Amino acid sequence: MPRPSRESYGDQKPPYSYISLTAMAIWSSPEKMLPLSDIYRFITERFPYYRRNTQRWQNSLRHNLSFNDCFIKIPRRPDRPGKGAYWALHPAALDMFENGSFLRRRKRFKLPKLEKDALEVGLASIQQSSNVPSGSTMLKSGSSTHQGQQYAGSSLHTPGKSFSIESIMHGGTEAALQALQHPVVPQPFMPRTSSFCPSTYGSSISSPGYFHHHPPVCLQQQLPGSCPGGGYLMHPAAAAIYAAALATAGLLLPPQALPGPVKPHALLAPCPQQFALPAPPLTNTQRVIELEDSASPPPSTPLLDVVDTSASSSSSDCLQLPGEL
DNA sequence: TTATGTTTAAATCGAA
DNA sequence: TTCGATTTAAACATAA
Repeated sequence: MPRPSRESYGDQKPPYSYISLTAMAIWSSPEKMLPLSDIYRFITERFPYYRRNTQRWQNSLRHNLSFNDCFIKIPRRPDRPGKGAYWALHPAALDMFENGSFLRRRKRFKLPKLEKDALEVGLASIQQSSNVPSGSTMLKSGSSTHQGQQYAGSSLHTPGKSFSIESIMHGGTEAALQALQHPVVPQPFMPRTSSFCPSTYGSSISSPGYFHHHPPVCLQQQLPGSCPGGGYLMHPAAAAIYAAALATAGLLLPPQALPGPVKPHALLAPCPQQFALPAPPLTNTQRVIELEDSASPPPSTPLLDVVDTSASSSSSDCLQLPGEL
């Protein structure tokens, strides 16, 4: 029996929790983050049930955003004014939906207090950097864009505060945070393995391969000049988490570990389980691309680059993770 | 003024 | 029956 599409719930209440609905909205957006008003819009456009009693469910939704650790508030960039912040999903929170289905939530996503506090520090450091007057930013002219989309968070590159590996290596937490005030992580620091500990993101974020398995949190971008070998433009949420990880655990991946896979840091606890990001369903075009690419070595390009965002914004099917419908 | 965000509390529901 | 997740309501603060 074919299950009804999302739109066909009509006036009936959809079987999704507010957390699921919000995650859906965020996940469907090209930038993987949305302001509150756009989350409202997403839900009301797709689910007629939520076109009434708006005050009630919107209050509940706001409660969920604040209450649940799986949602991260990303401060607006000065050149993108507006009311309220952007909301993103914690990368590790993708794991909370069983089989990638928004219908089933495996467990509540809760960060340990220490890591929650650290994340606040990370976000605060980003917010601090985004308060720099826009006239003094180097990336203002759009070099921090991806597919024409600019980040609301922290794509500022302040003159005089350019990234220095030395400052991270020798400057301690303070310098690490300072360095992370802009979200560009030099390639030598980009982790590369396939293991991930959901319970200890501070460690897992430093695991090699993390960003390959969490494509929405990292958008590839070659950097000119100051970062030899290029670097990655991180999603603001990822940047905050990265800063938090550095701040709490002091986990830094030494550049001399390159080339080749980065060795696990001595402080890393053994991963109790493997984590793999549920892959979104492919469009036909993407399947062709994947087939064509299968003969070549594994790409380092984040998955987001092949996500058909135009389709995801127009079709509810594209929001589904494997296992749904 | 209104939208947004935080927090607390209570009710409901389903799984263990 | 208990426990945890979710929903709902409400009060309050803050920012645009």
